[in-house]
Parts: sequence; C-alpha cells; structure tokens
Amino acid sequence: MQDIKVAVDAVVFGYQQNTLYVLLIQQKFAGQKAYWALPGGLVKDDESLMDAVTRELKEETNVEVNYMEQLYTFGDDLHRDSRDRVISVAYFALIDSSKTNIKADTDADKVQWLPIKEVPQLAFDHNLILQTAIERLKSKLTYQPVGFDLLPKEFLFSDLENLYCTILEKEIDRRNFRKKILSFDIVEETDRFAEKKTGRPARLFRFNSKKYKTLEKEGFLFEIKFA
Amino acid sequence: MQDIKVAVDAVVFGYQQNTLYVLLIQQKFAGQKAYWALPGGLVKDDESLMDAVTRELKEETNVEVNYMEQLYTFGDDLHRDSRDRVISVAYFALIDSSKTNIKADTDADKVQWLPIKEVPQLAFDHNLILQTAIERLKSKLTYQPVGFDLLPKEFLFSDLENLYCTILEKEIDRRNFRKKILSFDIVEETDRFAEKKTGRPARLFRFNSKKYKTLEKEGFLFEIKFA
DNA sequence: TATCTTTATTGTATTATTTACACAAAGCTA
DNA sequence: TAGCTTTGTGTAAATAATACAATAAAGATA
Repeated sequence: MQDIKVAVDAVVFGYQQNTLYVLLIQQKFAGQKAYWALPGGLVKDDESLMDAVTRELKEETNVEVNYMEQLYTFGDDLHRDSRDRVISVAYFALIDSSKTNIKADTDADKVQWLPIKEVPQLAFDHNLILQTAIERLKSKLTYQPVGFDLLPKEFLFSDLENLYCTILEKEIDRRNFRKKILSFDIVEETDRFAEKKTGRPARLFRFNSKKYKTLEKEGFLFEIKFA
Repeated sequence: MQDIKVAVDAVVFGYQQNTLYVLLIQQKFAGQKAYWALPGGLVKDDESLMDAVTRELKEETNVEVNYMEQLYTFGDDLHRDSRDRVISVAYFALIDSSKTNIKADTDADKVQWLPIKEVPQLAFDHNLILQTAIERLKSKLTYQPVGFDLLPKEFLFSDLENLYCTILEKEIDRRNFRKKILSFDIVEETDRFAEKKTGRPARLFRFNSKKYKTLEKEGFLFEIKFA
C-alpha cells in the first residue's frame, strides 16, 4: 500500500517599479519556527491538480492569477517535507499585482509580496522551487509574450522595457526593443497617456492577445533576444 | 486522509532509418482487453521519482536510456485511471535504439518499439502523454543537442540530417544544415568511414559532449531553425 | 516668455546571419 | 570507362540584428 502524499505549490510573480515580487505566506503553528513559504497544500481526492492550486491560492492569499502553468514536480528528495513523504506539483503564475488585493493578515496567517532579491530561507524545498520558477520566467519572457501578464492592461513602453531589463538583468537598447516589439504587431497604441509629473507625456499601449493567438496559429514565433 | 496514488511513466524514443519509435509494453491480465501502454508503475514510498521510473523501465523493458528528463505531471483528469485516483509523473527519454536489447516477451508481458505513426489506442491517457512528449522532442531538438542521444556514438552527417527532417517533418538544405552544425564546433569528424554499398563513402562524426557543456557554461546557445 | 530639465519618440548605416542554390568527388557496378 | 549513387563543398543575395544621437513634448524655473 503506497503512502505518498500529493501537494501543490504556487510561485506567483508580481512586478512593480523595477522590482520582481513573489507571493509568500506564513502559517503560525504553536511552538514551531515560522518560515515563509509558497502558497499551497494537499490535493483533495476529487479535485484536479489545477483546481487544487487555484483553490489553495484563493484560500490562502485571495489571489486570482492572469497566467498559470505547471512548473515541475518535486519528488526526488525523500525528505523535502520532514514529516511525511510528500511530492509537490509546483505551478508558475503571473499577475498584475497592482490590481490585486491580497488577503489581510489574520491571527494564523500572514501574506506578503516579497522582492525576489530579499527572499529569506523558506520552508521545505521552496527556495529550490522558487529558483526553478525564476529560471522558467526568464526563459519564457524571451519566447512567449508573458511579460504582459505582469503589467496592467494599459501600460507604458518604458514599463515593458524596464520589466525586461529587470527580470533578465540586462541592458536593452530602447530603440531596438521598441522596434522589435512593434514589428510583432501584437501591441497597439491607445489614445490615452499616462499621468506623470515630469517630462514628455508617455502613450499607453495595450497587448492584443486575440491577435497574438491568431498569429501563433499561423506559425508566428514571438522571440526577444539581446546582445 | 488523502487517497491518491503516484505513478511514473516513461516515453522512450528511439530512431532508426528515418523512423521515430516509441517503446511500449503490454501486460496481460486475465479477462481484460490488452492495451499497449507506456512503461511505468507506482512509485515506492522510499524511492525518488527518478529512481522509480528508471527501475520500472529496467524491470519492464530492460532498457537504460541516454537522456531522461521530467515531462509533465498528469493529474487533471480524475478518471485517467478507471480504478483509482492516480496521478502520473511522466518522463521523456532518448536512447540509441540500435545498441539496445529490449526485454524478450514473456508469458505475461510484451515489449516492442512501435513507429510513432503507427501507435494505436493506448491504455489510460497514454496517447496524450505520448503526444506531449512528441511536442517536447520537437521543440528540444531545436534548442538543445538532444538529437545525438538518438544516434550511435559515431554517425553520418546524413543520419543527423535525416533525423531532423524526420522528427520535425521539414525539408532541410543539406549545405546550410552542415554549415550550421559545424559552426557550433561541438561535432568533430573521426578518421573512419561508414561501410556502405553505394555512393561516395561517408565520414563518421562524433558529438563532443564535454565541449558542449563547456561552451554552454560560457553562454553558448545551441539553436537550429528552418525556413 | 525664454530657458532649462526631464522623459518620450524616432531613423539610418553597419554588421552579422540566414537563405537559396549547383556542381565536383569518390566509390561501386555493369 | 561510362553511368549510377551518395557525399561534400562555396558564394551571392536577402534578411535580421546591432550600434548609435537628435528632436519632441511638457512642466518647472528664472
């Protein structure tokens, strides 16, 4: 008789002002050291993996994401959870964090966005899961238009550019970047402008995901590379 | 108390003479219709996922692979196995099938290589798993040098070219393909030639995986694209 | 109101990469 | 030795990537 438990965990990324954030929770158990951890939990017998992670996210953080995909299943370390044999199917998710109301702290739980550069030691093997997710994000940014899922519906070109610079940790030539993105014909300008304090007003742009899906079916490949 | 079983399944690809094969098994159970299936089985409480799939492969098919990576975890269809709730962590593997002695058929089991174009309806959701693996193979071929794991240590350039044509289902310009591969400097010629019946003798080549790993660390990217 | 500061926007020349394309070389056979 | 078969090779044209700097728009300031 097999005795292995199945959990799901979610790495939810948010982006704001040149900083990439990850969503973490802290559950308080009497007498135990409280580690920050990825949201997640055990899968119920009658729910799909995807439903399980969606439910846990909602329960623990009140967050509903823009984009989610399976990341990797962690089950090679037999003692990744010191109590039982638990394998975790980890998910990778993106959200426009500016529009999200994360759950307020309760007596039992805390929830927060933490810059990925400031993530401390997490529970279980969650640092490894996070690291895997960061690599996935970096590589996905270059071959799928997932960056838009981290931004508001209408955004500035400079925001998009900074998002790429920040996450990929590279310098980008602004002219070439803009030329490249616009050549894909999946980002369109709106007639609105950002409210800013200083400098020339910046136009707001919008990602046309319908158009992207159409082009994708026709064989179009999104791809961003840098020198 | 959770009641979900954890299985592993392996999609093992082999290649020979312009044909991509997958390794399948058939287990005979009294009174049941016998479907072909991917090799795999339940994970033991004290073994890693990777160990489990390696063990099952050895036991069921006697095969040891050149390359293996986790593919995807199938657990969204609650009835993918009609008996119990089972999630399956699927693996993707490559092998030089010419050098492999697969297990001989027994009273209980059959094992065979089947061309992917001739795969019938399989057990459980194994057709879906296979399809996912084929897509992974196609995409990996273009950005990692995994094709070599399907070929003998020493191979003809025309074999490599045909492998790409066959799997990607595309035409390739021989000169440009050769130029591209050689430009990576990870394939070296040997001083040996193939024994052939007809035509100009063809030189044998070898993939230098150490060199590839070195270059990879320095930031080199393998990439093959076609018009 | 002229000037300064700040950020947004745009184009071109150079270089590198990708593509298209055809004929000679080597061995075998008749 | 003529013909068949498969291997092996180079160049020109087209396309894509890169490097690079001046102008536009608005508000702040003198």
